[in-house]
Amino acid sequence: MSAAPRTARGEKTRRRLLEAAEHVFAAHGYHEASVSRITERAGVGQGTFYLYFDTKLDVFNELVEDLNHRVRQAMSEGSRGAASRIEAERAGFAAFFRFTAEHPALYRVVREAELVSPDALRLHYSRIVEGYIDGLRDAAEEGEIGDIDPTVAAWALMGVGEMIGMRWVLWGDGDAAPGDPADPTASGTREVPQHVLDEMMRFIAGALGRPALAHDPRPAADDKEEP
Amino acid sequence: MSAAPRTARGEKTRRRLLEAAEHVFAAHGYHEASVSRITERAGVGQGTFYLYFDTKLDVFNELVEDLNHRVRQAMSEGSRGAASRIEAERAGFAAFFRFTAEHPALYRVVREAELVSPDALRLHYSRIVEGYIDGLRDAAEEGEIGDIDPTVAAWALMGVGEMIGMRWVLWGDGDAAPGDPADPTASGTREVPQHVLDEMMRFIAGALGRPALAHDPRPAADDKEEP
Amino acid sequence: MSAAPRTARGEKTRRRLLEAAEHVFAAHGYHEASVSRITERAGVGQGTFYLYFDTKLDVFNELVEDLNHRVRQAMSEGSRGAASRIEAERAGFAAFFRFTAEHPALYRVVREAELVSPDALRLHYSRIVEGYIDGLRDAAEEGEIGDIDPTVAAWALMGVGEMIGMRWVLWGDGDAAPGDPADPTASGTREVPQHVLDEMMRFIAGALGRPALAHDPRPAADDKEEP
Amino acid sequence: MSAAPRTARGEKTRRRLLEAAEHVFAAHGYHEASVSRITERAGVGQGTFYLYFDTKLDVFNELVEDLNHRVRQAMSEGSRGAASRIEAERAGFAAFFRFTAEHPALYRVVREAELVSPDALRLHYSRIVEGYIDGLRDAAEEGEIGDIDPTVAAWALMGVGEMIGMRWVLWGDGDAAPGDPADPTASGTREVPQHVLDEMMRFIAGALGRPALAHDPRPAADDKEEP
DNA sequence: AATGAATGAGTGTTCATTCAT
DNA sequence: TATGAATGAACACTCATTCAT
Repeated sequence: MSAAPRTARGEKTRRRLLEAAEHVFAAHGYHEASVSRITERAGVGQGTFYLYFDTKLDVFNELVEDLNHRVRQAMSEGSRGAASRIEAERAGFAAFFRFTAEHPALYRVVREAELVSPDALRLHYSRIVEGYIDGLRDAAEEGEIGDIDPTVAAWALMGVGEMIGMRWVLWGDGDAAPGDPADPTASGTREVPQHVLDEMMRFIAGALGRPALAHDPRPAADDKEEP
Repeated sequence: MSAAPRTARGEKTRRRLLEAAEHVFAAHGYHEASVSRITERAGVGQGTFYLYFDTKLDVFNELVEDLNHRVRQAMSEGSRGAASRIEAERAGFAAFFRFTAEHPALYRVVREAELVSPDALRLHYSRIVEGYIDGLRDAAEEGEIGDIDPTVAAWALMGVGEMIGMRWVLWGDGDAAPGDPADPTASGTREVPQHVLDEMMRFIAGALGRPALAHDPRPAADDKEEP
Repeated sequence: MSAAPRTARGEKTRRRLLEAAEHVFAAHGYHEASVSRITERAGVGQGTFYLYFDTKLDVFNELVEDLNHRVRQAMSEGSRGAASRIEAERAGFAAFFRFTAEHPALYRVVREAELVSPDALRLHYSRIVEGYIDGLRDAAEEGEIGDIDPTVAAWALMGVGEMIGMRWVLWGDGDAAPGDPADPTASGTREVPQHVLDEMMRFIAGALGRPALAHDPRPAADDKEEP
Repeated sequence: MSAAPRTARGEKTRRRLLEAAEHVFAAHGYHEASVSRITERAGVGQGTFYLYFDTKLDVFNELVEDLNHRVRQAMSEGSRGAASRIEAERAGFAAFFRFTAEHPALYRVVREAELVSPDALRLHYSRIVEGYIDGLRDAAEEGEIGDIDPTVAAWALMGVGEMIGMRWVLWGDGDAAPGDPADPTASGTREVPQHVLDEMMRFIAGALGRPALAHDPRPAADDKEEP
């Protein structure tokens, strides 16, 4: 029943609704976000919503899709022109954290997607992972990184990014006591502290790198960790 | 208004409610889980629920808490007696995946917690991380792993575990097309494939270990470990 | 989700809802009858409705069923002990008209059923017809009426009753100009004028046979209406 | 606010809307038929509807009116030139059933009219009845039928036609189990079986008088009218 | 301790109608 | 003449919670 807007005015209204939806979903999550809150924030009547979206789930899915495009673009732009895979990784993560800080919706919306629209969630992660996999494979072929399975590595990397992002971007520095209201609409202020980023990159570099050196259970004599 | 059970019969009822809640939350998520579904499954009247819990959120929080205890116990039991930190890590992750497979509630409940009860979520992750941190610090002191910041590493590790768990335990092997119903109540059948576990451990070992050795792609002259 | 009442109190509430529903459906028709109007009239909260009925359609169907039982009972009681089939017919119709006058819901609800719940409608008519058919077959075997096909005759008879009832019971005597509000909740006042009933019975008697006695336009000299 | 079309183009649009409305009302009934569905089917914009009709009820009324003209025309054409009143009756009914089969809208729309626009309904039936009454009166004067009250007889006849039509035209032959989807848009295929029509005519002939001629299975000796 | 009845605010969604273009 | 955008009141239905028994 909904349709694509046919006029410039309609186009604008639709965009307003989408923006309002991002904000409201980010602030309240899917379930607490009511269509009426969205339309109110967009400054349109309730019925107008259904001119452009079939259901509430519809906007949600479109939003996930949209955010997915935007993070991926932010990440690939951030890492474009990096000298090495590791540097690309660092730049990509930095871009991801920046994006997260500016769009906390990413976290909230995506995490809730698991229960609301599982397909959307899988698609979201899978797309990001795919980009990773290609990059890792190339890097492996050029001997830049070890011979780790790129699929497993890609998912692991995403886990690292997500968790670090949650811990330091969303929660802020550890000082904020649990129980802190932490207005979820506030955005753009938190940053991953430099040293966390550094440590994370060392973690990742170690994980991806030249594993013969790192892992060989029977290394040179001075290297006694494993039997 | 709710009170701790004063009789053995009450204790039993309470336990039944908690079990029912775990099942219902796991299957439907917080919002779709209605108190009436919980009481129905527990085989008690609807009013009985409020004899033992103040609100729906209450059970949820208790459930998160409970699951937290149980995973942590499973993990520490799993890794007890491991010969090295890395082996402990592997055993811990294996235990975590096993637990996840048997209690998909963990994932669903915890992920939804972010929006429903943020404090519960923070507490959950923080507790797990704390255990990691101690272990990592010890291992670092004994030279068993590199000198990476244990806090950052711990969060990163948790991210890895969570994502790999989601990808291979919850989703099953990649064959299941998105859109697949994937009955969320089904449990206990999925396992992380051996080779994924292996690769993940190589990833982690590299990340934690001797990073000076592991990272430099073009080792300086004084850096001779490479064959 | 709805359930049968388990206590006397619940039973009473359910009955109140059903009565309110009959009234509201009769007055406004299915679509204009809102659940809230029903609950309001029943003097209960909106949610209470759903304790006893799954959907609005549900009460509607139950109402049709209920009315069906009641008309049929009224009709068979009315015609019990009639001396002949024709007399039984007359008594049955009279009972039907009386019932209709007292329960205008019958008409409105049943007629609307066609679009709202076609099965309910068919069942309603079919049940009444079945009763007719048996009676007609018996009467035919005893030579009381002609050899007309009882099924066709039964449907035709129902049509006659329905239309006469609509014209003279629901609309009142022809004086009421169209456009007259004719409060549909008013009930119990209209009656089919005696002479209309008489004419209708002559119509039916003729239709059913032995018509030589009943209708012959050139009857015996002493025999001016019926024997 | 609406106006009669002033141009040929407007005339055409109006007609298109009316046709669309008939189809949509027939298929869905008044309440489920939305203006947007009508305009969509007519291939015009939603606003265009209000150029030609003031309200949704407006088209509905016009449609009832229109159908009324058409059935009556069909019936009088069908019965034109019939040799006797009874034959005229038969031809008229046959035409009515044919029309109904081809325009199921008649039934649905008219029956729903009772609640939606009672005046329209009364007018519809009254007009048909009027035609009957005149015919019956003439026939009575010429001794062709009995001396039954033509008004009562006319309403009764209409009831017969409507019910038989509903039972055999709309529902099809009795085989179709209730619950059968019975696509309401399907049209033009059902016919009243020959023997039902025959029996119905015997019913009517008996009802209207001279039934001795028409019905008596063992005709008296003096009773020779039958061909 | 246990329960089923009751509630009412809240939700997503529909649709006849208006209006600027 | 024609349109698509916009509206907001209205609806069926859900559910956490309270309470009398």
